[in-house]
Amino acid sequence: MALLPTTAIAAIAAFDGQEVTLAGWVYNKTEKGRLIFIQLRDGSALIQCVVFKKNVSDQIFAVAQSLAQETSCRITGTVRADERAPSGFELDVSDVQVVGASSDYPISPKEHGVEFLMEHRHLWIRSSKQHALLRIRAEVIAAAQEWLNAQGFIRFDSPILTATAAEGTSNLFATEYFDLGNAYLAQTGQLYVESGMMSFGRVYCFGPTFRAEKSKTRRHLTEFWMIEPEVAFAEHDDNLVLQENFVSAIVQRVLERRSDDLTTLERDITSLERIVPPFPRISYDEAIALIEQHHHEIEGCQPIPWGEDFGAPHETLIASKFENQSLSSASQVPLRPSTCSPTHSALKSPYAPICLPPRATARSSVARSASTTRRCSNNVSSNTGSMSLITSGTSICAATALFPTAASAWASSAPSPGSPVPATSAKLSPSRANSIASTLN
RNA sequence: UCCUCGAUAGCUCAACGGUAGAGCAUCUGACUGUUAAUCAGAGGGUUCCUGGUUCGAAUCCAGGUCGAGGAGCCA
Repeated sequence: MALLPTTAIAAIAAFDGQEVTLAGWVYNKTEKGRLIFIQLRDGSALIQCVVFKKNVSDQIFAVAQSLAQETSCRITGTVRADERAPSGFELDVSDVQVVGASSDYPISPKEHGVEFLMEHRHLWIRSSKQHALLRIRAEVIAAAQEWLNAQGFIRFDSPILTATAAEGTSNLFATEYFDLGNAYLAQTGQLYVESGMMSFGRVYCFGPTFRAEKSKTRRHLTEFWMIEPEVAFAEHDDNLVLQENFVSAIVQRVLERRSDDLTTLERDITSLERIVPPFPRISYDEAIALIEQHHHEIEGCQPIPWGEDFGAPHETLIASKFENQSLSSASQVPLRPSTCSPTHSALKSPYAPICLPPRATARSSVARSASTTRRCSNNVSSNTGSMSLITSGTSICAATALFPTAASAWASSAPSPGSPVPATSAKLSPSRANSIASTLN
């Protein structure tokens, strides 16, 4: 027995020859004299509903004629396989009932600019490409969690409101916390997860994260969702193996289960199919040498002295040298002092960006021992491996970098129906996401 | 914060010193196989704002507002 009273269009093939009642929204309508074609959308799929004037009463035909784009309605008819129907099946309509009328729907089937669409984001997500993006995003999230669960990790949620900045380097959103002073929207769950790791061995947190920085790059966002695994007794190389398998598992699962959506997005999947472990790895020294030799190939890419950090063009360059392989991982990079123990030289803490060709990069991996034990007031002398995978609707990092137009689904916050959300200067716009998508294709 | 680009009909754009235009959308009519239908007709404008140059400004100049792309910051 069905859990829900309506028949999902996606399951329509099982009802061939039967009469069903579908509930959904009018995606498009074409009239042709005594014949009306209605594309009905219920969120699961589209189906073509055909209204023949001779098969219905004048009143029902008039109702069908009156349907506007995005009118919500119930349509009853007989399911029929037909090669002329876009999905292979169509509904021979016997009854149409309007549930909620629609008028002046702003998004026509024709082209629109990004700015306009962003102002109607709550309606934009009804369109096919946005559907594909959000389905892929959901698949990435599910794949990430299920893979970690299967490896023995336990999800360990961390607070959203925190007392202080975790790493002291980012601006945070402050809010009054009762009469106890300021609290801040979470920057990271890292400190809590490190404690959890000492308790469970393998843990991860996954939740919204906030940075009050008006950044305007493809890797910096006001808010995003981040998954942060921590594992005890893992060395740097163990961590890299974990990351490579993690990212690959997510990519391969999306390829397997969401190929239709990737097709909708016109995504070239050949670069995704190559993402399988093990990834090529180069050392920091090799990366510096590579940049020294090839920096002129990318505009704005200058050689950097040993010990300095990579910029965006450097990572782009490094990744481009491994284009025929899945990923490259520059390991043993002596950087990121802010995340390393003050008792350690910053130049001894390994750090490994995963460079996804040709442009994206996933941040990851600061192994630290002294800092962790000190913070946790615990004498376990373990190395820990950590990595961050950002699965934001707006992020293009890590897995979503592989499906970059997923970034355009949400800009920064969920809109309330009927009230367009003001754009913020720090969001990742769909056009930017799409431009990233085009460069990745 | 810095650099670059942009703002004209509901939407996407053209006109680049001389009458404000097209396609789509909307409305009216025709059509039994459309699927971004097609055909015929109609309505639709504070050319972002303020000031300047000019006989004349959507167009050129200055300032401002808003938006987009890039850099840095980082995850």
